[in-house]
Amino acid sequence: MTETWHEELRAKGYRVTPQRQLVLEAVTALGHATPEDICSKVQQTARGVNISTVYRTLELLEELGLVTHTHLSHGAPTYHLAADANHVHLVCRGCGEIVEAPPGLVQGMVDGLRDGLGFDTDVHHLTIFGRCRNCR
Amino acid sequence: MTETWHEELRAKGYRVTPQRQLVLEAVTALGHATPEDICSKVQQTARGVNISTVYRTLELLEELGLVTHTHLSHGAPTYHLAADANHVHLVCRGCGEIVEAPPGLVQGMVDGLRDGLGFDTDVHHLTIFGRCRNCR
DNA sequence: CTCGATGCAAAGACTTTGCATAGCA
DNA sequence: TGCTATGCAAAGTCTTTGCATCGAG
Repeated sequence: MTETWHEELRAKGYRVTPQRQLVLEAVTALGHATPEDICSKVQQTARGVNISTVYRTLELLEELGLVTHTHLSHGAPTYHLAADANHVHLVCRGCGEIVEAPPGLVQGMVDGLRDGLGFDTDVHHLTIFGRCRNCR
Repeated sequence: MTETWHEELRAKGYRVTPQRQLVLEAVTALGHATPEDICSKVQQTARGVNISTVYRTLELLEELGLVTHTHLSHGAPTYHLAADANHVHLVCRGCGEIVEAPPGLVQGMVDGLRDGLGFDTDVHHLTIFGRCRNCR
């Protein structure tokens, strides 16, 4: 397959490195993953890849619009592919489970915020805390 | 005025201390404030109050249901009175401003999540990122 | 070859914890 | 007086940064 992001990297003066490819692959494979998760995954293939490289790479990939992050808990953020971002995260305070809800469920709210306040919601970054069916 | 939370503290075996009163006053006065903000404010009245006391006190006040916190940005959380929590936070990625929206604007979404997925939303902790009218 | 990327270690931001002492009840 | 709360310092977690070296182009 044609790796169009390779072109984009080079066009901006950045370089295509094994580490960058591995980080993107890890994000793709893991779904919602913390930098640490991603680092572990990458190290299964290439030992010695440093956590600081993972941080730097995630920042870069986010700048390119390939990945986004969300804060699903108190601690570390989780990263996922921007292409997979068409959903809203529901985090259960009871069991900690993360459910992905279709964006249609929040469309009414998004419309209301736009029409009422002129506020343009970033749905990709929306995380909703509460209690799931089983933990109510 | 009658400080009903003093009774509640004592009933649970906790004590009423100047630090605890000052922290609650600071949260009341400041609105959306980080632990550090709160500590600074408290220290204007009582020098020597330690940041760790502020953390411990905020945890306690949260347990009592007097304050809540939200993550409005990458870094530190912000605390505010639970009594004032009847709103949703809109954070603008452009100018960083925090707007409070009436909860009515999200009621449709909350209902949809409950009816559709059995998910009970914690509206107090809901933070919505996006772009405000001026930064679109 | 050149200049951006990496690994490593150290520093930073934010928060928690251990312990002796202070002070509320 | 007894036991909780505090201050202080140290440790912990997550993230960023400085710098010498590596390696993509």
